[in-house]
Amino acid sequence: MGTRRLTGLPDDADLARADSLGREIFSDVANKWALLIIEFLGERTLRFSELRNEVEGISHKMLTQNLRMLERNGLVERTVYPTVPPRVEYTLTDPGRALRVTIDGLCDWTHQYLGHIEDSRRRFDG
Amino acid sequence: MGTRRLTGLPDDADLARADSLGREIFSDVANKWALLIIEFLGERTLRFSELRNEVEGISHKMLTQNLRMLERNGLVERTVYPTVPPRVEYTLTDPGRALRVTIDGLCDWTHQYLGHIEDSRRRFDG
DNA sequence: CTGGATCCAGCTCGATACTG
DNA sequence: CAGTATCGAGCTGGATCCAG
Repeated sequence: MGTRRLTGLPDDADLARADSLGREIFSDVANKWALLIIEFLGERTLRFSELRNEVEGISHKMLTQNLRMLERNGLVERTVYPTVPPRVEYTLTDPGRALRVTIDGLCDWTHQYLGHIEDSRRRFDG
Repeated sequence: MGTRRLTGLPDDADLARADSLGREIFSDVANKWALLIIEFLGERTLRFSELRNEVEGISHKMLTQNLRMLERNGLVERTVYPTVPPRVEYTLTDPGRALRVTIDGLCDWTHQYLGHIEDSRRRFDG
């Protein structure tokens, strides 16, 4: 393994690693709260408490937990103002904003097919 | 409520309903397995057992469960061939294919920012 | 205000066994 | 082969309390 490194092309080990990492990232990101946080953050900068209000239904714990995860993955930037009481602001990074574009697509899709889906459900349930 | 129905514009009740339904759909769709199933289904038609093999790591139960949900929402069409042993094929509907486009975007994003994210994680963890 | 830690009820999910 | 049902371990997530 690693013998093809010289060619500049990824070898099998690299591909395997990228695959498992990709799967991991996919799992991180493909969850309701993470997507909603990124969507609501949008182009704005929001404080913890503001996000808490915007993302309806999210608990204190889920918000911190997801914000840490997003920060760790470099999708969200966290800036702390050492005042009292503390003020912490969250904003999307470039990768975060790029991801938001696809989430926008998901939201548009939901809106566009709302009727179809509602009909389909009625048919299926009845 | 409903008094604005005559104008053809949605009234508050409609908006509230659309909102909660949208949230519900979002919750259905924004989960790892559903997204992976749709992505793997792509333009192809696959049998249950084929999907089981393609979507690595998914359990029998999760696959059936998600397929039912996707069928109920009209994203996946299920056709049963009354042979023995039974043959069941799954294929994306138009809404499903439309959704797949945005999921493709998500996959592209993951691939594109893999390096950024890996770096960010190292920085965060260390 | 932000956020870490703990507790535990409830749900998720995998394993297994069973039907047509 | 495809699908349902059941059971139980384990994780999730909400509530609560405490700290900086």
